[in-house]
Amino acid sequence: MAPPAPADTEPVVKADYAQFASTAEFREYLAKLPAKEPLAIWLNLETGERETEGFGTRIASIEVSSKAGEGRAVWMDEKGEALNALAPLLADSKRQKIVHDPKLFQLLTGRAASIRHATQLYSYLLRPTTANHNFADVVMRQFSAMIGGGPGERADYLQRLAPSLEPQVQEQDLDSVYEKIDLPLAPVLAEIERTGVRVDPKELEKMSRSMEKEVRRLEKEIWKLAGSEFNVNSPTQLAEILFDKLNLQPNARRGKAKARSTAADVLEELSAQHPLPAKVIEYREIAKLKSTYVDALPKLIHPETGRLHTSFSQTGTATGRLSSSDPNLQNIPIRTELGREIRAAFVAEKGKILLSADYSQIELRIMAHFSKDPVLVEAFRNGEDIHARTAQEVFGVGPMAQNAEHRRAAKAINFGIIYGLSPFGLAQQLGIEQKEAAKFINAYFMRYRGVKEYLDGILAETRKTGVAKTLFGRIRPIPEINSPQMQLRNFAERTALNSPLQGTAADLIKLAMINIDKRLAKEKFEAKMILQVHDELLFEAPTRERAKLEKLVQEEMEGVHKLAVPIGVEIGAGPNWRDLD
DNA sequence: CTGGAAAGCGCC
DNA sequence: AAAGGGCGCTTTCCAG
Repeated sequence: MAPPAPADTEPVVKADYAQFASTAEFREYLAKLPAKEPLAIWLNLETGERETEGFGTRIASIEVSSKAGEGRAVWMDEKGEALNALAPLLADSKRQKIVHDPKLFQLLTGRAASIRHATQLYSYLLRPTTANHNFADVVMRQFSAMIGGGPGERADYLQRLAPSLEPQVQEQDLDSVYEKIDLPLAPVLAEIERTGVRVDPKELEKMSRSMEKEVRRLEKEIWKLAGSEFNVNSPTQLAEILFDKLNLQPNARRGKAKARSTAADVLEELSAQHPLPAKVIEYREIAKLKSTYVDALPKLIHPETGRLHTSFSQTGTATGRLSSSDPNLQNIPIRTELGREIRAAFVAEKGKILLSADYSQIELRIMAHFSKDPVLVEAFRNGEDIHARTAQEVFGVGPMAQNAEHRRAAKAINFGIIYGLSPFGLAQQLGIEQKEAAKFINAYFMRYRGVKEYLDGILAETRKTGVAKTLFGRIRPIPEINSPQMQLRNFAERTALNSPLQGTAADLIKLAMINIDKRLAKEKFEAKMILQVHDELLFEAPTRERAKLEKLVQEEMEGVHKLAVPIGVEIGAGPNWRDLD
């Protein structure tokens, strides 16, 4: 449905300010708008008239340009009284709201529910592998035009963008993902960002001091072992010490460029030859956690809310996952003991608890659903330990006869299957010969024939269509799948195998978030969703709501979509969010 | 002083 | 020759 071109006569100017109790409130709202970005435009479907909502910081007015490139800002009356004289709003049924960034719109106005076209999401769904979906970049790609700073011009392009992108979205059968998943998710994300997460800065400051001492101590030890002082944080300087001064020899021959790598797995090998590498591993763990979390997070606590407010990007990944930044709260430590101490500094308000809910083995379950592999499906239907089952299938050892090594290897194989494994990768992971790894992979595919057939089918399909697809139809273009360059092609093949799994998991948890958010509101919970970490949701709830919330979350996460296998959800509350696998 | 690349590593 | 998918942040190092 293409709206008429902007009229070239003097436009009708209207403001949608019905939401505001007073002019003062409206002006306060306008003051928070990002400079020069037309926040939204309303399109009158009958007349083609356009109303624009929200421009720059000082603009207290609503304006519509006459022609593309000739926009003009109209300033509000100093007292704000002019607004009261504006025409009443049109009925919503006769208008469509167009925005670029729906999450931003929700953050500023609280009214994303009225959005029909979100051009940023259109752009992302069509080209999820493109890094930027800024307004200017999207306009550039779509119209080969460089936008200036004028608000009217920007509004014009916003108006042109929607009817240009929407048919493409329909053409690619992405309209359902847009309507059912990505658009309704935007206000949910905005609310999570706005709520924030509480951390205890005192605890982190305490840790910082003790970690500082520890880092200094290790640094001195390292210098002593090296026989000279150098910057331990510099891989170049460290490589000189290790490979030139101490003459240590890495086992595995790496690629030319990586010949002098000082990465953790290399240091691990080298620690058999000299005590220094192990000290560097220890040093790095503490230094990393200190600089990235312990010292950085307190600085980002919002002065008014006292909480950390991350920013979620809904258009930043190739697979459909979210990403988190400023700070990234999707990579809070948990693996090591020190890491868990950091995580323990994330706390609930007094009288409340943190509750986390995880999808367990979600990608393997999706694999079971897609492949209908009898063994995999049976294992999940019986609620078996999936790594133990794989160990049994691949190594032929029953659960009782298995040792930790069997399960560890099986787990690596299962992960490898999801990531598109190679004998080399598995061999490196397990520290075994490539031939041995190849045998394991062969054995796996002998037992999981359905998985093998599914993966082969995906490759064939992707070669034909050039895109990977999730259960719900989200796509990821993978043109390199037919590249003559083996390296590019191999990479593309792994991507083609992984993307439907990772992307479907992302779709499922997004749907669950939308449904949970709806119910929390409808059933008047005080509990809030405060974080998403790919396959995990975190809530903060009054202690008394715990049981009800657990039930609700479990229901919605498990029932989000019918798969060939049950969807497992693990729920827990505690100081560390949750326990490790 | 700023920006970007590279190395390294935190998470799922 | 490279060799498991997806991210963001910190540090070093170097160019402008």
